[in-house]
Amino acid sequence: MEYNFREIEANWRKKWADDKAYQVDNNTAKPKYYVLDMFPYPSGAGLHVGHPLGYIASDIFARYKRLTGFNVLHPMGYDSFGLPAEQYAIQTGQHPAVTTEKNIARYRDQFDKIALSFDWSREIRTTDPAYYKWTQWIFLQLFKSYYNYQKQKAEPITILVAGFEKEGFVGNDDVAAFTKEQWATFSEAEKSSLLMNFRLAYLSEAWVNWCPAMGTVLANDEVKDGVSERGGYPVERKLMPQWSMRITAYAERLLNDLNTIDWPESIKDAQRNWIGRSEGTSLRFKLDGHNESIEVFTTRPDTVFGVTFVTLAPEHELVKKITTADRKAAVEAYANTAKNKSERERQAEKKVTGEFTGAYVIHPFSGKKVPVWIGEYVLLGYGTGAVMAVPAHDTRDYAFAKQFRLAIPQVIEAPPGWDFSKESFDGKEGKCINSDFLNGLEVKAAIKKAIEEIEKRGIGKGKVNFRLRDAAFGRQRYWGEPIPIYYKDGVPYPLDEKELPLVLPEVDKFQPTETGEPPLARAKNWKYQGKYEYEYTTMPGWAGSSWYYLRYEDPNNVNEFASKDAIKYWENIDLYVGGAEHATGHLLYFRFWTKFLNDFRYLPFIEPAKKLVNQGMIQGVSAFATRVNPTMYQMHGDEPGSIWPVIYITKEWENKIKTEQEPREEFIKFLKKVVIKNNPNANLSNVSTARGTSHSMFFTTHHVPVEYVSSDNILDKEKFKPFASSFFKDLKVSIEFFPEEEPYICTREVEKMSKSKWNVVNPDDIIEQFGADTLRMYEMFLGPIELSKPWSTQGISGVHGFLKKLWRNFFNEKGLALSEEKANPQELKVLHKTLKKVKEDIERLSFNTCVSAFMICLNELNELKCNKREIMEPLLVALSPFAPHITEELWKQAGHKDSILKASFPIVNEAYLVENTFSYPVSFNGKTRFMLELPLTLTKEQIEKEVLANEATKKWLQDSPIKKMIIVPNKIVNVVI
RNA sequence: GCGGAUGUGGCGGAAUUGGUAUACGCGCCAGACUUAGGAUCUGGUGCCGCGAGGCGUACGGGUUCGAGUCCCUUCAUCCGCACCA
Repeated sequence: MEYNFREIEANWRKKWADDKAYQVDNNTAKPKYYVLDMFPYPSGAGLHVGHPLGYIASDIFARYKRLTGFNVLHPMGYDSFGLPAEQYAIQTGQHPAVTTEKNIARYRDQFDKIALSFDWSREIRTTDPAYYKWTQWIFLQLFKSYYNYQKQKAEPITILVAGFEKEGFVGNDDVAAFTKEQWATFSEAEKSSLLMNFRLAYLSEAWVNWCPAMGTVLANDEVKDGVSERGGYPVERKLMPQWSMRITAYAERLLNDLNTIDWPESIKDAQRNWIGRSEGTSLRFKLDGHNESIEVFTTRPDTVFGVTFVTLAPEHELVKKITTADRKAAVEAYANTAKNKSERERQAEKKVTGEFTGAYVIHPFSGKKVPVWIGEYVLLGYGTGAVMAVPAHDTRDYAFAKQFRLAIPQVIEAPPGWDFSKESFDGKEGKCINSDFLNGLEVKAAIKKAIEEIEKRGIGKGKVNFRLRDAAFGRQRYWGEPIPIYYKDGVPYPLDEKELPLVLPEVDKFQPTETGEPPLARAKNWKYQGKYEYEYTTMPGWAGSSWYYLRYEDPNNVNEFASKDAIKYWENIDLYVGGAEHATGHLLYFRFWTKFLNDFRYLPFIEPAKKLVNQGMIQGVSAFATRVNPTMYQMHGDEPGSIWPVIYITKEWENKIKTEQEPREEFIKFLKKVVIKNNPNANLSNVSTARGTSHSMFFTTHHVPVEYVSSDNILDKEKFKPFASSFFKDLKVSIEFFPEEEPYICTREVEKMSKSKWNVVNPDDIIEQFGADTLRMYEMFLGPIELSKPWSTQGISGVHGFLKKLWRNFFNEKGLALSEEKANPQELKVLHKTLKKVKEDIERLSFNTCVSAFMICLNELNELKCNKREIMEPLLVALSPFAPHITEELWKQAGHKDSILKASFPIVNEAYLVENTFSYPVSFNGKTRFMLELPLTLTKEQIEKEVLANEATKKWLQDSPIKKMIIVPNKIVNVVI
């Protein structure tokens, strides 16, 4: 009987679906285990071979856990709100819901083909009103809460309001103090906007990352190098009313609790970095001639005597007020150019720029006048938007001072020989000098002392600052969750919980309105109670994904986002698998929402995922071809109907043509030839390479679909031609190759797999050719899951061969041929050695070594000519998480009525594994002279005796100058002369 | 610049606490069976050397009887953050 994987896999796929084999129940006495994959955005391209890597790994683990007696929650769903479907809708008018539905069907089909053991009865979609009802509900909870910093937890805002009514407010950085009498006189609108300073979900005028090309606001982590992460459009800064989430309130907890979870150090570090806690102090510099003062934040109050100027961010509110008349023009001009620069331009510019405001502040300790400057290097969003500049001990201040020739007095003792005319000394070690009451103190002690002094004088106080910013929450898009807010007289009010979900309305078009309002403004008759405008922005992509793991626990609950019982049973995620690219996005936000829900006791845990594993990316190997652009040469007779030759040229020749005369002439000759070939009436004297001396700009290198290129990089010219022609829609072209007769060699490069790069390998093709079991095992065999690597099918035959061999172990020409003979110790040892290795390796998620272990095992069993039931059956069970179809089939063939899914992972019997001997290396003068095979159980004295009894040793010892042997059981035999 | 990770044959990668480096797979070489094979099976395969032997885990040091593994220096590659005061 042949190993007919196509038939076997199709049969079992159907059987498992019919039996609902993977459905799990919330009510069971079994212990729980929660294995979750990050749910995907269902893109139009479907899955490529890179996607399943994490899914297969988590699936293997889930299956393994089931075999070891756990009730395993292993669900899947779709993060189905998102930009591509919307952009497609803008282009084609097709409703994003339709696109999404279609893509989901495709994903589902692919998931099933790979035999991922998801409980589909728990599937969720973020676009489902029954789901986003609860996303909106959580938004309302956040809106109705504030953060109590004393208690370090969120509380209902009604508590805060009650406090205002009773005692007023003492004031903080953002809100001025007011009395209870004043509070009572505030209008509805005033109260509303005041409370926005406290709510965890709030509306405010904010500088946002505005992307004009997409017509939307982006979060900081959606902007990379000044352009949008998706699409790469330029992003600029803009002040506008904006919904935000006060994630900064949780900064301290998000940081501290990282220590309680088993996540990759790189992710934790990225989050620590992103949160960016720094301890320091605020300090006020009184303005000379004004009542106001400038507040700065510094981590180095020890260097306060080295301050020679103060720098404000160009957008700082005090700038206008303090600038002197003579400096006004220059300062305004500078502030304006700075404001209009995009983030990208600001970053690209390495030049030090700034302007003097004409104003001075009084140094709080020395009483000297210190000039106030503005400079781009100071960011409005961090600290107070103002810095005290200590050029001698801060690189940036140093550069600024050099540029504008400001004094650079030294106040920390630098190492001997330090040249302050070249660079600043930023080190946090050394003694204070020229610093009045700080003189002689070490930096650390000086910081402490300085803060004490600052606080004593009431000019500032010790403070912790975070780099983390509040997260923008509104998007000017259609395809997202509506924000459940309506406006009455311009004041935002929340919907009542009973009115949820606020369903996404239909619109006629998906682009912004002519007046620049979001698409939702197009919705007809979409008004709260028929008269009040709803909020037109929708929630960002991360909203639905910030709590989805909870919904799987109780997916059909209409009364709660999940029942208390379900949450109590399933708790948080035990193993979470997904890409590292979400380090400072999703992985931070879903921790934030978990903590928030915990504050209100909806959850009994403070972190969403105990353990996180990042699977590496599987990259594609792209192929490239270089063509000569038709603009490189002139061709007369280009009247309608003429055919332009588009010439593809190999890298080798491209370089030659650029540098050498002779090849160029040869190329022109060729060019004329193909012109005439395509246009017999062309005037050859008018054909020549044109323009300038540099020809490099006339070459274009572009991706070639990998399926047109052989493994040794040779392009299939005939298949390629229609593809290449498609670049020239309006121009009649003929695709030519130079040199003509030789094979065209493409260049290769490893990149991210993506449709636009034409390097996608579809898992369906692999499954068709080798089967899903082979695909699963091969993807695991490629290497450790967390490693990124280019996809290559080299080696897939080895894994496929293993499965075929396994199949043959069960069958001979006559049919099933399992031996019922009792296994001997040797065979048992092979089995149990493998079981032990596999068990341990699965538990530490080292699946590639598991696959190796199975191969070794089968090789050894074949060497022993063993096909005994007693050995093969446990092996099948252990293998079943990796290759579910073939093991299920063989299990049935071996005579089992029940599915292998119901089996138990075999128990490892260590008794079979006892090693009888240990190799003791005997070393002498640092070199191993020989290995002694000795029983393991020997004591030190016995080993000494054995060593001396051994004939070879004895002989060698006689000739050697050894006087003494040092013996450590199980380790080593040392000899000393 | 800061932070993190990685560096082992022709290739993907093993080596769990320091203990015979290169398991397993691919590729390659030879052979067997075949009309044939992109089927199957057997053997070989780090480098230098005829050989004994020597050299080998990015480079250079160190600790140790013994280092891929621990420590220090340098280099390379990848990832994240980046005027964060």
